[in-house]
Amino acid sequence: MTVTLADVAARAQVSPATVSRVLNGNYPVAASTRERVLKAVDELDYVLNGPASALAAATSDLVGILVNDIADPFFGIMASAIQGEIGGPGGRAGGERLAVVCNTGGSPERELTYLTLLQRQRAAAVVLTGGAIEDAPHQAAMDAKLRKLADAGTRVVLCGRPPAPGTGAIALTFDNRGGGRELTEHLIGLGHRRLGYVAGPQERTTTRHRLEGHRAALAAHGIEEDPRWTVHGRYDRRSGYEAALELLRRDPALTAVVAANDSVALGACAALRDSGRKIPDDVSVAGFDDLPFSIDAVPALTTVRLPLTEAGARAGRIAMGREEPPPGDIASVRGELMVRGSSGAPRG
Amino acid sequence: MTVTLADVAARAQVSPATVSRVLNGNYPVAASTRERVLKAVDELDYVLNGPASALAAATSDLVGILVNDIADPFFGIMASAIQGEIGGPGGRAGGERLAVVCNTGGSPERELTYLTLLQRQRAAAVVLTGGAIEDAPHQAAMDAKLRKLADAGTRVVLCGRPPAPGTGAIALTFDNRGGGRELTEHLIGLGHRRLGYVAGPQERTTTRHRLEGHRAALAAHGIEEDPRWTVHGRYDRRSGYEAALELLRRDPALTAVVAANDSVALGACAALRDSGRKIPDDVSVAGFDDLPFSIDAVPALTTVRLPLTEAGARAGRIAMGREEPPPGDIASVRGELMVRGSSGAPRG
DNA sequence: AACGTCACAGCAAGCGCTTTCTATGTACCT
DNA sequence: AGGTACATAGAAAGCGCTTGCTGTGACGTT
Repeated sequence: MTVTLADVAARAQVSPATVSRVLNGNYPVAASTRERVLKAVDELDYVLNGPASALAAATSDLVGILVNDIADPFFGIMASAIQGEIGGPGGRAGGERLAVVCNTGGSPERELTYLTLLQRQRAAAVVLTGGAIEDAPHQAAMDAKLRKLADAGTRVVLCGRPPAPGTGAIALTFDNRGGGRELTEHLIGLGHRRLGYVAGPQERTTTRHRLEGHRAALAAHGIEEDPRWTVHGRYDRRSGYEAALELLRRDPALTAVVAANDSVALGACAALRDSGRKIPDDVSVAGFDDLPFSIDAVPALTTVRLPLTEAGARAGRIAMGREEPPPGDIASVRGELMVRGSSGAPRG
Repeated sequence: MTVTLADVAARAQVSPATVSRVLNGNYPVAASTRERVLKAVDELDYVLNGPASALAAATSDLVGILVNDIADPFFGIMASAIQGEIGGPGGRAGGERLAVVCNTGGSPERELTYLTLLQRQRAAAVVLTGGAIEDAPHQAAMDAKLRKLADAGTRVVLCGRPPAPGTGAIALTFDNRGGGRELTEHLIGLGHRRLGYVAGPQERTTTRHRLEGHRAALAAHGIEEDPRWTVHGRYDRRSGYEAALELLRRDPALTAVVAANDSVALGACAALRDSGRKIPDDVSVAGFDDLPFSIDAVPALTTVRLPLTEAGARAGRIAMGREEPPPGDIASVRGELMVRGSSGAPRG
């Protein structure tokens, strides 16, 4: 039924071993033989059996990319950059690797199960992107899994995710704390003293770090924070809309709203507009990430640009062993404050 | 080194066959035996060898999702919906399948190579999303590949992609033509007579269909189209910005700009603003897709909503064999016109 | 009491490939 | 010429799992 290596071998009048060597190309094969084999492959329309090959060679060409939410461009952009370096088919990398992105949806179980699935497939490398979940048991389970993967020879890279010490994983971490602080300091510098914060989901490291940066800025400037000024929600527009409304309800005198990310910020903008406030005249708004659409908001969003593409590409290269891991296997990637129209001095 | 089935068998004092059957669970195994095996699996921390299993069983649990650009939310949203139904780990589906998304970047070669890679892995199903490339040789190659996949037992589903007759693929197609026509008719109804069109890449079916719809509307209303009114570009914001500028240069009297999709429309909006035009007072703008950010544009974007999530979910279910394919294996999915602030009557 | 029937469990033969080791020319030295 | 070295090709032993077929007791039947 299906064409096998042996069929090709028969047709080319060589042994299966030779065909295998031609296909893998790391063993001397005479040019004439190679050609004959290639011709047979072509004529028979032969397709290598991946599982069989992976089994025999004890390695596979699968590279997994775990993302929290594939519908979010934040992850889409990173995944795209990573995949671009993995080579995938057509990439500049020589070996053809199947870079696959797995969508965990932010669920701890799925995260773990995907890792197991990749472990099963004997993946060549795994890249985990975005914030981690802060739950001790889950984190322990993840670390154990990562360690096992690393031990089994799978290269593990964390991109935009906090380091996982002792697991053998290489981390490219975003400086969310620093970015958050810089952003809020910008607002404070403009004169704001009553700042609302629309945070992401409680249990995410990203959420906590950005919030900590924000609070550090407040503290550094002697601003006492009112607990009512923080609302947690999801990392999406809808959540930002609702949270901003809630913030306004709690303290109508806020002059600035800092959001956990750009999508949330856009939702907040909509809420402010719908409640009759002008941006930035009445209320300033700031986001985080600087996704492509942020510049198109009206007014354009003040935010912190994260080099998603660069970081992703680097993570991809490291995963492929084409770039040296950073010293200590940990690197911190900084964001850049982008001051735009959505932030201004408070009225008065 | 690594734990194998045999190790588990030894530990549980049963034969490897029994362990396999416990793990696959479709063969009677006494409860006590099963428990013993499961215990051994747990104690040994055994992980099934995917390739070996796939080889022996001649099937795998891999499901491929091909997208043109993973950084584009259009694809991210669909991929997310598809993956949600595939089950992936934790999905409601019983069997755990590894749903992986492959980013072709719109390149014909990568598209084909990914398909080969998936064929190699003996994928259980493949879902191709978004517009196809209109190049006869490539299309022939794709069709041949799809047919081969289908013949090998891989279920092939097209989501938001034109049918591929004779390949055995099941198609859920977006009615781009109808949507494009409806959109332009709306603009014409408002009184516009000079409409620019920022099209996508020439060779995409999506591009052509939307443009055809647009032209059909013009023709139906006796508007003769000026060839200068159409500019082709990529499906991104930047391209929309440049194309809109070009359109204005060619005909400063345009009263409306229709874009190939929402990102392009946003870019066009920026260009219009930057050139001192008010939307919709001076120029109306319309997009396509209704991605989440479109409602946040100021003014909110008039566009055609495509049910990406619903279509993706359906495609996913069909791929998993959990939903009947549509009659004739082809279904057309309609878009819905969303009239919002970016379109209005031309200045009279 | 003898004999089908079942419910389980094990045997063993692969699945299609990779790779080590070995065999065979051929070329090159001295 | 004899011998060593090198370049190639083949034989064969698995890689770790699945599954058809074959036992083997326990049970129910007549």
